Amino acid sequence: MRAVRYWLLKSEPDVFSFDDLLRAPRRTTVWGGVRNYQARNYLRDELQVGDGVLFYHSSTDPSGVAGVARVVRAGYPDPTQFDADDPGHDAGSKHEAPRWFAVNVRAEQELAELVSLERLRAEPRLAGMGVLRRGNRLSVQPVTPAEWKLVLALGGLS
DNA sequence: GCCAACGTTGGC
DNA sequence: GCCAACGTTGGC
Repeated sequence: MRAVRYWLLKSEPDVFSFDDLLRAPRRTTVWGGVRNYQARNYLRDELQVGDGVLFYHSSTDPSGVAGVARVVRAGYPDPTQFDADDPGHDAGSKHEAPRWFAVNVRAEQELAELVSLERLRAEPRLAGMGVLRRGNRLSVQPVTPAEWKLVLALGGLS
């Protein structure tokens, strides 16, 4: 069995916050609507059940990691691509060859303290994190086990 | 296949 | 609101 991996998933809290996830039925949501091929590849091929998720709040003040979640369903075709009324509708995507994928994630624990972007930047051992790179836009990013552990510690989780 | 125009993301 | 980064689109 493959080792657990770790990921950072971005969400705009005005749209869907970690708090929303905590309040969702079974504290679980479909993580979809992603229309970027690199992120799609991660969702389709890499995220597996049991993988850890850093839930990152973007486009807010302060931005940062708000909580920890877990992948509870691996990649499957994102239903919104087939929904003509959905903003993520993709007329070019066929059921037999879906273009876009989603996973399900379940909230595990809110960080005692939000780990802000500023705080992440201040930690030299986190300098390699994708979310710190200028111009970074990828909404699904891999995180190393060491980064995962450190972010949780900064957030007040042991 | 090149590349300019355009749209989106997201920090500041 | 600004603008850098960068993915996508479409003319050629």
